[in-house]
Amino acid sequence: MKYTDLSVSVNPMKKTADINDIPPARRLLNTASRLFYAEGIHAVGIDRIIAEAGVAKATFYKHFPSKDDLVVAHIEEQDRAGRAYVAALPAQPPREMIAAILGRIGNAASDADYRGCVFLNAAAEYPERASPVRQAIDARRAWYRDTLQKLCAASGDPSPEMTAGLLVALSDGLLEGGYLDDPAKIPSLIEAALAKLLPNT
Amino acid sequence: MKYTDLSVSVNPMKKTADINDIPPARRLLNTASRLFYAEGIHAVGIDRIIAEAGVAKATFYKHFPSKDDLVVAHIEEQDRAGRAYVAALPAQPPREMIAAILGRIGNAASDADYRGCVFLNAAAEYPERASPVRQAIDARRAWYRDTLQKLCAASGDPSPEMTAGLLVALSDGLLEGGYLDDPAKIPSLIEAALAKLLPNT
DNA sequence: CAATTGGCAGACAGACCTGTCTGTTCATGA
DNA sequence: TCATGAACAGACAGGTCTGTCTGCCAATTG
Repeated sequence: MKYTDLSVSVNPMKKTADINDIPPARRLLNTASRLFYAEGIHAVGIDRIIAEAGVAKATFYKHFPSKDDLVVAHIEEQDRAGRAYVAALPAQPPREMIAAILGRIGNAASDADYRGCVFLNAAAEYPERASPVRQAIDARRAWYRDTLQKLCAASGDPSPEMTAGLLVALSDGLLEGGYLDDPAKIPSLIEAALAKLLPNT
Repeated sequence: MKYTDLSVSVNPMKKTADINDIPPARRLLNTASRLFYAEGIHAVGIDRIIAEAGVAKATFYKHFPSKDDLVVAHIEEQDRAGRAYVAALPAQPPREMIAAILGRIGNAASDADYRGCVFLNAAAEYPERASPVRQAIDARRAWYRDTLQKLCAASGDPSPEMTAGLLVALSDGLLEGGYLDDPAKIPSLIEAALAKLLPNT
């Protein structure tokens, strides 16, 4: 699973105004992330990705040994974005921290192109628990659960593991509800859920 | 969307002991449901389904005009199973009714072949909101939400719509958690969630 | 008995899939 | 100036996809 390092995003302020100055591996990953999320992973072929990214096929297979490697890179990219969001939150009490983290769900669901949770959608297409894709998803979920559990513990919750489990389930459910039902209702549902699940302030 | 009527399941007590006595349309749907759920919809081709069902290709296309019709039949079949489960529940107070309905999640997740929510998994593969598949999923979700909301109202909940929304999100999230995380934790999470979300007994 | 019906078997078309390979162009650096 | 490496364009192989079609067989029905 070795491919071109993509952990550093392209800084648009660099004098790479020309789209073609963005390196091919980055262009491929950006295009793939967009298409995979919008249409599903199995539904999008390599030919489509390289065409929209403007990259030759041989170049693609040089940077990503297989399509699955690209999928894993896509999952890890989205995972990085989520962790960066949390890392960038201003310091605040645990309960407000949790509310801010959950609040991201409402923001995401309000997007016109919102199509549910990247990780749940991908997991639906990868039944093999041992597959690299599923392992990347597991790593994401473990981090998310752990982050919430630590915050619960810090807030004085007597059963942080249970509460974190409920918050994870709520997050998953609201992410899917924002896709399949009415996204506009998500924020008030989050508010109501936090009021009932977290120890009173 | 007209195909052979499948609303009546085959009664195994009928003297159709020979597997081949089960009508082809039913054999196809049973096989497709199993494969679609286990491996994903786009990942399973018609050739595979007809081979495992022991049905000729022409016969398949006689009963189901296209693969999507089969997918819709699969979704509707699972929807029927869920509604039948609720309809068969013994009469009991609203709160116990809700607990029994949510309890089905724990039962399902404990199955060794459990692979998450049929409807959420399918929705992940069908981005078009107007597609027949998504419409069948919408109908299912509307019924589920409505069922819970009526029970909440009957239990004297002052805001049944909000509570039902939370219960739907919880259901979705626990169904996914039972797939991706630890299924054994689902029952206690359900219990804890009901204690916190429903008005005290 | 004869005709109809329903299902089986499998070839076929045309598109798309992943992944490999050949050969060309172009920029950079020795 | 020339060599190297990266990316481009695109053919190709081998397989799978959906959906159509032809032909055969067996059971049922008039």
